[in-house]
Amino acid sequence: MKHDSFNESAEMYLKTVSELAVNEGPVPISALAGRLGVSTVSATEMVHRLQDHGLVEHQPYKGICLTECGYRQASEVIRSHRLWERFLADDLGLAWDEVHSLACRLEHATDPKVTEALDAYLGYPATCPHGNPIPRHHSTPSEPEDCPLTELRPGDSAVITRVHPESDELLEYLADLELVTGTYVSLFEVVPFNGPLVFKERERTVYLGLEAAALVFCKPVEEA
Amino acid sequence: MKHDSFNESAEMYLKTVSELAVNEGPVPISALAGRLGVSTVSATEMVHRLQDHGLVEHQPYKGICLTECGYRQASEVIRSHRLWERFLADDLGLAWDEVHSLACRLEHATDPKVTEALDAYLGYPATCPHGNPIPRHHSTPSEPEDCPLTELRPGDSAVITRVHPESDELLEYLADLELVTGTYVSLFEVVPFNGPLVFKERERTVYLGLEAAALVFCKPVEEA
DNA sequence: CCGGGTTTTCAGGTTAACCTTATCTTACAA
DNA sequence: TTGTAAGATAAGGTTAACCTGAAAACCCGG
Ligand SMILES: [Mn+2]
Ligand SMILES: [Mn+2]
Ligand SMILES: [Mn+2]
Ligand SMILES: [Mn+2]
Repeated sequence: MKHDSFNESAEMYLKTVSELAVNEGPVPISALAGRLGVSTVSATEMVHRLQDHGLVEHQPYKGICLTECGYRQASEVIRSHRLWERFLADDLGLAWDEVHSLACRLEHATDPKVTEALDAYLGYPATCPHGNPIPRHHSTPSEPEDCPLTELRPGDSAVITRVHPESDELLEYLADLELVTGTYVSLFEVVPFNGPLVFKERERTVYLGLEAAALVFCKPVEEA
Repeated sequence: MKHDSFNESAEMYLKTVSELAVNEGPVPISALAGRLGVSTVSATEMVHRLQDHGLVEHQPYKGICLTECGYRQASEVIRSHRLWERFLADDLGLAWDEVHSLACRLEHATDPKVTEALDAYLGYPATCPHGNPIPRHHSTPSEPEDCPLTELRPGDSAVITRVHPESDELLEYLADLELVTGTYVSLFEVVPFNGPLVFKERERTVYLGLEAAALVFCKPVEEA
């Protein structure tokens, strides 16, 4: 049973499966391939390799699930990723929408010893700068109680809590719109026929497409 | 002219050439291969690839030198390596003899932006925890004015300043003997026929083989 | 119950890094 | 000067990740 710390590629597959699996149920290989930017054939090959190593289970025409062991490895990578994001943003002062891709390289080069020490150094933060929880051993990952922006009704107000799943383009786009975690927004209207959500916020009007809004989570705020 | 930040393997070759080149003159491929733990044939292949990219120049039967461009890339990797070492040791509290190999993975996953920010965060330290200078743009790397332990004479006293080149086994060994940077030593005798150096230090007698001693540098201290 | 679209598999190909074994070349020391 | 060890090249092989193009298997809505 060699469970060697795996290489970058395999780690990205595991991490991605874990991220896509939050919407419950097995992840189709095509979704994996899409997110990783490889062909479905390549993804299939890799998934089979991972299956041979007991990290993943593939039910043809259904999708893939992480095994216990695969889940542990994915969590370790995600943990390291989010801790690095915190460090890069909070301590090194790098930009909110840059730290994701910077951490995505570091996460594969990080020994567990470093992860542990970093966690302590940062004071055991609860979330990454984009609001996603930092996995810890012994702690069951409690489901966050926020909802996507798309569930708001016109007139509702909310604070942005989380972006998931994270991607460079999305984070960059949100940063441009100044819709980062902690931002207070109130929904003005939803343009019909799958149009964007329109937010009004002190003098400012922001249009956010449905696709993006579905990935941004918030916690409603009582009206004053 | 694609000068893409290179992959781990190429970076290690460049870094190693740079390290072995301090003893002036072109580095034989066999030395490279030895340090990197690959066959000379593999090293030759890689050196040719690097030459095609204009990073290295190979004069058959003489050795290889870095080009201007190769030197710059090597320095960038070394810079990142030594800054990470400082962070891991000083801030995260990891052990003196562990940080080298931990940093050897991080160094290839570090964007220049991160390196710069890290340098500032650490307050622009001059050296890594093992005494080697941290390269900076604009600063010509001044030759350190220390000498190897092997140049001491019995009766001499000195402070350990530097270990070069660094390797896991050597650092671990030195840590065991408590011969780390900053340690005060005085040479008692040199055992003939290439025998070890014998140091006496408050109640403690330490034997250090010639091969190791040649890689440990010190600054002599005036006798009181 | 069947056909079209999704999903998977098959076949064949590429590239970077490695490897071994074997055959040159060259430098230099006796 | 010449023999030999060190260094370089040649030849052939492996593995992980990728790719394309095409065939086969499946699932589900009409
Ligand atoms: Mn990554
Ligand atoms: Mn994040
Ligand atoms: Mn390295
Ligand atoms: Mn060091």
